[in-house]
Amino acid sequence: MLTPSQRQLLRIISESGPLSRTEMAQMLGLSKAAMSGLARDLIDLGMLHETDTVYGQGRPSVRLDLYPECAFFIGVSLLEEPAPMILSDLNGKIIARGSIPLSRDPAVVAEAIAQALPDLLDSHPDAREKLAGIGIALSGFVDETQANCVQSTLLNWQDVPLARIVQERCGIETFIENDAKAVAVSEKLFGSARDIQNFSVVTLGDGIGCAHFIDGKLYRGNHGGAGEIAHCTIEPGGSPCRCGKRGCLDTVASMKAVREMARAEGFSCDTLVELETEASKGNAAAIRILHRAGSALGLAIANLIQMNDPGLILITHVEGSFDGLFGTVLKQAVEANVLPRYAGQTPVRVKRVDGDIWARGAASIAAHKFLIGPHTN
Amino acid sequence: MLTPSQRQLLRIISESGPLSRTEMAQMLGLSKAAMSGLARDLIDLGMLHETDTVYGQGRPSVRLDLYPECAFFIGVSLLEEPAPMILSDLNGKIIARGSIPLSRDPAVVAEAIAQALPDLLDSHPDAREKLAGIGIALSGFVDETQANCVQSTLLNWQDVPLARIVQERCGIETFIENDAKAVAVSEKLFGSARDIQNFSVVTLGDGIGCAHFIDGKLYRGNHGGAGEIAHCTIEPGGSPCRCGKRGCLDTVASMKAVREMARAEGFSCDTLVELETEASKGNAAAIRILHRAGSALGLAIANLIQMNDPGLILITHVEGSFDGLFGTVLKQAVEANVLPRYAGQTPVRVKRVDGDIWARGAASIAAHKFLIGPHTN
DNA sequence: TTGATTTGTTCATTTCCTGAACTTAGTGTC
DNA sequence: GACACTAAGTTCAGGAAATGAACAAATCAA
Repeated sequence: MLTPSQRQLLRIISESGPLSRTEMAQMLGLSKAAMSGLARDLIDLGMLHETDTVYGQGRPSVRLDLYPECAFFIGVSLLEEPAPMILSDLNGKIIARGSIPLSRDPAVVAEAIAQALPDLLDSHPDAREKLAGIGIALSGFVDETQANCVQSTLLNWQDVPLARIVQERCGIETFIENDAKAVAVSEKLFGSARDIQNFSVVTLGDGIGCAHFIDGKLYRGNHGGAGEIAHCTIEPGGSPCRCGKRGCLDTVASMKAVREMARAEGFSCDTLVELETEASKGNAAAIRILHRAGSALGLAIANLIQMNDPGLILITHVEGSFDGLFGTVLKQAVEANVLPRYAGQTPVRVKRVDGDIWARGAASIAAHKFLIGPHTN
Repeated sequence: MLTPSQRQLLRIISESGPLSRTEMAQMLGLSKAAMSGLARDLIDLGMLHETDTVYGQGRPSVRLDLYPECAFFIGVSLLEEPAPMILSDLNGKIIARGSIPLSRDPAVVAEAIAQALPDLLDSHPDAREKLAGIGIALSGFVDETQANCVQSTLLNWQDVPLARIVQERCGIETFIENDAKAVAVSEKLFGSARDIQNFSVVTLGDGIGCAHFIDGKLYRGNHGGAGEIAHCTIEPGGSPCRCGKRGCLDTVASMKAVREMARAEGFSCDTLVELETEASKGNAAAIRILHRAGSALGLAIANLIQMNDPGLILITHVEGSFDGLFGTVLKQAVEANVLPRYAGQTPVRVKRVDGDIWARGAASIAAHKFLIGPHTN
């Protein structure tokens, strides 16, 4: 078992990349003496290794990096059928892929994970021995212990202690998390927000998800509901939403909503790209739909910037490009609706992601727990 | 100087009220042995004292409470002319009041504070000896060290190192903070949000301020701008705001905006109460104004709930009552615009405050620093 | 009165970190 | 190339803050 200091050390390397002992000592507020011992222990444990040497004045410094294969994690995404299941290392590199049939019975899910586990673990000689945890991403609300699903419409769950069930079946420490929050953690650990303490992720797909990192920690909210941007009212008195109210961001800017609006206008297109093509040809209806969606999402993001002043907004999407009307309007709407003094101060980054995003996010939940230790969050 | 553990102990008592040593040991994750020593030291230092005895099975537990007069704090509000300046104890009780002339010259402010200091300190025999810090609240943006005012329109400041200037003149540790954030800290330390880890404060007055506590800590945002709810776009394409954009919450729901709208409609009334009276008589224009303001603020708060899922929204106001149309519409708008599943889950509390609010908030900044220690936030 | 129960203290021990001195491995200069 | 200079990293004695176990203290329950 690792000590808190050892975990801290692993975490800052994970955040900042290779560092010399002296740099780490300064960052953690420890003496060089303490760092010397910590580093030695972690090198002996096979978790750190010396990389390059940096020459300056005085004795050169030797930078230490994580040994990415010092721990392995399983990630399962319960968002699709079949449910993707991956094996990843501490860098978020996907070592192996698999899948399990989706089920609404938690025991069946646990059994399926247990069944699929050996195959995945066989793909790396150390994986079995160094498996450190299982993470599961799902659509819905998760409690603060990250063990129980409080509510999931998609899975029709209410207070399901999924983590415990899987853990008992597989014998591996297991945590669950909301889909968007898992993606945020994966961006913090593996992605482009590694060294950013305050940022928000917006996942744009059939639905719209959002999650916040605050002071370097995932902020889950008082009921685990932080980031439910999809049901912010963005068009007061607008179209009815499946949630029961009207004018939710979800009803205008989700890819599902865009598709439905497109169909209602007689388009047969299934993707954003097709609609963008129509818009670029000058089709007024296509332009209207994209404009409406882009400005709605832009306004929501601007409000998020005003309220939380994050250091980065990261929009992930699976659909085609963001170079068209939708992306342009979105960015314009963000700029137009933040305090002019702040306009352009908050980077809004768009990242195209592949189908692994949710499973990788799930694995990152386990990796995060590995780096920060138990009984923390 | 206090150790981190001692500060932690003071903080949990400040949050939860009197606690027994065993309870505190559990809350802090320490052994009874460690707690025994900590408590003894703090009692010897005159910061803690034993209060009542709680009888149950086994040996009764003796609860420990803060000795509120173990530390004193100065709070200055640079929001009014003259600027109120108070002396408070660790419970937020105001021991003495004074004021200084407001100036845009930081050196003049520092000099005025230094001049007014002796009089305030004379009002309590221990105050001089136990003065632990000066807090200053101002309208504007403050950097993360809480020493520099990055920008203040009201004071016409840009990058003014006010805390250092005052500290050098007075010889007392000094911190500055944005007005709404100071109020949030004061509600966390002294007020009704003591034991709540995640909450947001909305200060309703001539302007609208807002600040968030997240995971028991004030969240300042990446540029110190978290909580700038006043310039969320709430009426797209609405009235122009002095910030340069349109439809900001500030242009519809601030008391200043309400007054201006009332004047534009030919009302001569100066306060919310008068407009409420008109509305209760059935005056359509008054009703329209109040409805518009209440629903705008309600929508903004609902969006805040959706985005951050706080455990409490605390609205502070100086104006008359919230029982009229404005308050009713506000609460309805909140309920109508949060996810129906969550409606009513987030308590929205309204608190009438007096003119001491800003100065007390300022003092709480110093008290907060005292409780959490230097080089932390 | 006796036992059960829980609070709080004492003390030897452990853990983790620090400060100071030292070793190591380079650069820059004459 | 010898020399000082600089900075990284190690070693080691010592110290602060915690722990665990045993114990003392104060009450309730039978």
